[in-house]
Amino acid sequence: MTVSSTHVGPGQSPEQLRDLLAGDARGIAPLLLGSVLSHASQEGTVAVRITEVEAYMGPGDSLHPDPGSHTFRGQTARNAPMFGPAGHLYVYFTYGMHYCANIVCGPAGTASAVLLRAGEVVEGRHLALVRRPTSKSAMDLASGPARLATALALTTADSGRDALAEPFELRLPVRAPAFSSGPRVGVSGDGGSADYPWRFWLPGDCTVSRYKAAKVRPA
DNA sequence: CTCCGGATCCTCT
DNA sequence: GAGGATCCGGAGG
Repeated sequence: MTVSSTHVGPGQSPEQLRDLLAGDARGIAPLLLGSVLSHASQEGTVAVRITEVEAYMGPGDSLHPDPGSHTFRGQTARNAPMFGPAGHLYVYFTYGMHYCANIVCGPAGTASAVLLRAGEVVEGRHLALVRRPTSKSAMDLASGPARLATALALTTADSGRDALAEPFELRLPVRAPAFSSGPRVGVSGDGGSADYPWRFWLPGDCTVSRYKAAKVRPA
């Protein structure tokens, strides 16, 4: 299903942006599509235009419990940033080798976030390629959550840092683009079902990560 | 093209 | 002690 979102507006000050991000993560997630997250380091700057995201909700929402969320069973040392203010990063380590990055959403205490699943490197392509030497084309430099985190050099050391302040920058598009939505990827149990269509992407964008549809067994 | 397994270790039970 | 919000390369169609 393709939906046209409401106007986001160019309210680009960190305060305005943080207020916007303090809303419902399921509503914020599509608004982040087309936004640009940049990270300046000594190596240089890499900026990624976000093309695919997923919303993860906090505990305490009895109407929409989210068993797929890292905060489903409450606060831990790892997920603590998700309980903090909106606009900060939540970065976690998984599968023994990969990092994935989220933008914390919702008012402090609600522990929701938006996972950055894919994007297009729009600045610092050479540096991104140095960080991801196995990349075969400009399209797959950040076409996956772990790939995106690697291209931006985000690790758990960045978890809890403010994405709306140096050395990071987040810019929203002047006008929100149309988007599609569907079930989240890699989430087992109810959280991965069609009842949780909290994955959002820019339809037709070739940097969107390849979606492996559930294997259908013949009858 | 699709499918499948290995890598590799942090996190929470 | 089990499993994971993944990626990559190799085998086979």
